[in-house]
Amino acid sequence: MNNISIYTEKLRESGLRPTRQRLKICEVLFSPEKTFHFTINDLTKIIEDKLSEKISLATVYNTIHAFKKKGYLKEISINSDKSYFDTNVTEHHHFFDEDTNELIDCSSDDIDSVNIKQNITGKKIKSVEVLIKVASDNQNQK
Amino acid sequence: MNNISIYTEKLRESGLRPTRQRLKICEVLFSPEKTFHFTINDLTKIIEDKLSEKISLATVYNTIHAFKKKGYLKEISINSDKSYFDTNVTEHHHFFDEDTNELIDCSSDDIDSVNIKQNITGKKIKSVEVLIKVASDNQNQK
DNA sequence: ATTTACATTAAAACAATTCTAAACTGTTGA
DNA sequence: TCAACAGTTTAGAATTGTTTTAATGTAAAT
Repeated sequence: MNNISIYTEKLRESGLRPTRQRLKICEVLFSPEKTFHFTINDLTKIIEDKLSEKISLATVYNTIHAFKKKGYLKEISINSDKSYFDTNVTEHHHFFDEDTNELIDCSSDDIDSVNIKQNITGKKIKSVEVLIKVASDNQNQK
Repeated sequence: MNNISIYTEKLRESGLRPTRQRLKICEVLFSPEKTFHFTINDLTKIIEDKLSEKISLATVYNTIHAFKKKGYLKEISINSDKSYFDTNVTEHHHFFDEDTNELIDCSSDDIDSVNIKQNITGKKIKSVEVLIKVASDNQNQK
C-alpha cells in the first residue's frame, strides 16, 4: 500500500511541494479508512506522538489551509475559540456534543436535506451548514 | 419612553445589578426597533463613540455573556476568529456574506424549516443553526 | 451611615493563529 | 551532477480575541 504517490499528487494539486513534513500530514489525514474531525492541535499532537516527528505549527497551518482551499478538507463552524476540520468533504451536517466538545457527522437518516428557497441577490451559495448542538438533559445551555 | 425600568428588569433577571455601564449596553442593544448583529468590538465602539462613555472590555464581555446565558442574545457560529451576537433571539437562520463579512437573517421565505429525524441517544437538542455562506460569483471560496 | 457583596477597570495573562526572517531543501536546467 | 532559485521549515515573535486578576469603586441591605 504505497500511498505516497497519491499524497504527492494531492499536494501538487494543492500547489504544494511534497516534503517530508507534508507527507506525514497526508499520512495522518488520508490513510485512515474512516473520515474524522480534528483541530490543528490534535493533528500536531498525532504527528509528534504517533510518528515521533517534530513538526512546526506554522507548517501544519499552511498545509491544512492549502488543503482546505483545494477542497480536500472542510472547516466546521462552531462557537468556539478553535477551528475544527473534517476529512469528510461530502455534503453533510453535524451534531456538536456540548458535554464532550465532540463533533459527530449527521447521516441522511438524521436530517432531511435543507431546502433554500431564496438566496441573496447577486451572490452565489458557497456552502450550507447545519450545526445541531446537543447536551445532556440536565446540562445548562452553553 | 423610559426604558430604564425594562433594562433594570432584564439585568436583574440575568443576575446583574443595574449599573451605569450596563444600562448603556442595554440602551444600545435593546432600544433599536430592528434587531441586529454585532461583535464585542462593534458594541464597545458604539458605546464609546456614540455615547461618549468609556467602558472596559471586561465589562462588555461579562454583560454580554450574562445576557446570552439568560437567552436575551444569541451567539452565531461562523468560521472565524471572532464571535458574532444577535439581538434577534427567535428561531431563525443566517446568510454570511464572505465578501463583506456581514451576517444577514434568513426569513421563512428564504429557507424551509429544518427537519431532524433522529437525534443522538441520551442527548437533548439545544439549538439548530443553519449557516449559508455566500459570495460573489467570481470570488474564491474562503 | 455602614457594611457587604458585587462591579469596574487597566493591565496582565492566555490561547489560537499568523507573521517573520534565517536556515534548509526540492527542483530545474546548465 | 551541481549550482542556483524558488519554495519550505522552523522557532520565536507578533497579533487578535477573550479571560483573569487584583485593586478600587458602587449598589443595596442593614
